[in-house]
Amino acid sequence: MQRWSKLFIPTLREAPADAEVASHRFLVRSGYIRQLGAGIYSYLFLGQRSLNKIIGIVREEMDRIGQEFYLPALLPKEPWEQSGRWTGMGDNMFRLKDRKGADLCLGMTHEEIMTTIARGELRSYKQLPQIWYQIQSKFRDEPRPKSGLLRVRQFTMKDSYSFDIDKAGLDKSFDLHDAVYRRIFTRCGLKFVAVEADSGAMGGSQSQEFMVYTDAGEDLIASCPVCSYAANLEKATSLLEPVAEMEPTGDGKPELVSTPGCGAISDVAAFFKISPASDIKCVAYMALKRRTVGKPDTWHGVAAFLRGDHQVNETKLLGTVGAAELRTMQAEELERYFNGPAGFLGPVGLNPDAKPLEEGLTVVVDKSLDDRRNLVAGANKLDYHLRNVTPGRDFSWTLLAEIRSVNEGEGCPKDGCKGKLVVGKAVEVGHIFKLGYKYSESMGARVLDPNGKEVTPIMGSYGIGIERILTAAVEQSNDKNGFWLPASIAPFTVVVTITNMTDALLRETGEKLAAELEAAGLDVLLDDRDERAGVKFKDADLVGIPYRINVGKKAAEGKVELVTRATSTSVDVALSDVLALVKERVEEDALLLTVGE
RNA sequence: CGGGGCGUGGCGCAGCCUGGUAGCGCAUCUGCUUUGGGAGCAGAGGGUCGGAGGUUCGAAUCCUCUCGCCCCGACCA
Repeated sequence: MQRWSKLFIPTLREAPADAEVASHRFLVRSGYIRQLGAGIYSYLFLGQRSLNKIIGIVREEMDRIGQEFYLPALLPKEPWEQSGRWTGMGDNMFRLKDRKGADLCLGMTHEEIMTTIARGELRSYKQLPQIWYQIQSKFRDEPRPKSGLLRVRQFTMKDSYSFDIDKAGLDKSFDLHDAVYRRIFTRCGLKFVAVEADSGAMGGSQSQEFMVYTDAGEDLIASCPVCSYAANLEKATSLLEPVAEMEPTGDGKPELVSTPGCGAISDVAAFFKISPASDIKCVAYMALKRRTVGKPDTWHGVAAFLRGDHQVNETKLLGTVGAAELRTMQAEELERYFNGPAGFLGPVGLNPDAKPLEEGLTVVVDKSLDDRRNLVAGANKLDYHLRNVTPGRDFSWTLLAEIRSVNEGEGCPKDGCKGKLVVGKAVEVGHIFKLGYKYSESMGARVLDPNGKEVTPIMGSYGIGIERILTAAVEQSNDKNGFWLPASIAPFTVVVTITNMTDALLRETGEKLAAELEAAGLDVLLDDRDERAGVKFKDADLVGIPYRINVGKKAAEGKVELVTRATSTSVDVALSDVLALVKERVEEDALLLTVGE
């Protein structure tokens, strides 16, 4: 049993002024964490205790399907050069040199290291499948650490890697992780949703994120309230309402119209008395093409055309053209590629490259424009637009693809579903995806198949942000007085509050009760501080412990008070019954957090 | 990297514009009282005003440089 009077639990009445999100404020106020630098935090007693419980759950569940390793965080350059990520990771990687001048980095993820081990040791299909995992610190030089523990430069990640002989094996490893992740987040009391995600620069195919809805989150999720569809906005798609077709004017061919000062979509729509959906918007980018070893990276012009009322989704555009980075074009680049100024750019008269990111201009047209006719577009000439512009007839493109972001209220893309999508903010707590052959191929991992033929194992990669589980739990369960955690991840299950330490009866009753609870297997914190009752109540409400037993005035009648933090409700209980009641409550809670075998 | 803001005792802040004894609340320590929702009274300790340089008789305050932190954007397996 732990005694509050002997512990270091530095609670604060006020939060640091720069703490914005609830989890940051409360984790600091409750003495869970202290900041050391931008995106660098120390975990104090309560914080570490809670994180240890989370890690315990993760480990227990992961042991069902995988084997735990412990890998170095200090990594030599070579494996990263072999995979192409020494340059590919860019500035997000912490790099350093040793005394001999050799390049090292701090691990931000461990695909290369696991693959190095696999390459050196795995020889036969008989050794597959393998699932290897680790729970360790990761380092990322984030451009902007923020929101307390939500985006930091050092954090704890459970990451696992699967090696399979074929795609069917990978599917199985993926599904095993999916199931185990659902168990983990459920046991941690998170209200999560699994969404389709972009696989990003990691390469690979199927990709799924586990998200917890909260306004503190940095991701946007589109989901359907009717069916099960949910996707990260980087990936989400939707059904659009048909737009009324416009009648051609004159001979129906593109016609130059003077539109002085109409540089914005809203101006153009007003000028032509049309919906912005019938205006073609152009966003011009320079895209970075990453070359393989030895060759310099190169920038290429990309013109993105879409409906005037839509927004470019840069993640989709990156994936579509196969670029590593995007930036918007400068005025002189607009002149070079379009021979026209911003605000009046259009697709007619351009000469699109046959393949993306070649010498000329890559033209990408959003699918929503494909079947439209008689639209309005910029004329690549100051103060002029064209009308009667029909895609395919009047201009061509390098690629036709979905490059727009979906908006709330658009139709659910699932067949036959009539739902309207809603968009909400969420924080990512886990991510599983199928890597494919990217690392095993580039790093030369090979095994012999049953026919004695050399084959490349196929890989998957699966991550969980340990601190983010805590953060998300705090975000989803807090009020003005503090937060509460489920017993499974709370630093203590119950705090026994002796309301007046000067009263010998209360002291003895509290001590005895705490010892009993402890003996029954509960995680007990005894608040034996020589403080006024009010102080103890305020602290108890703050620090995330789900149950509190007040030992106070009614102790003389053999009664104590059981307070449930989540509901702020209390009941008087006979001293002899309180142990059974607390156990019952905790078991009921735990039942809600179980998943079928 | 672009834009904005802030660095004054452990936390939250005032003072800076208009240069002249470094202040307030909370916290801490001691004593007495108090004891069911962050107590009262009395006393005490604690600050190179982020750092460096400059202007000045004199700088927390004005100027220059620099470091750090936060927010918005960009970015983000």
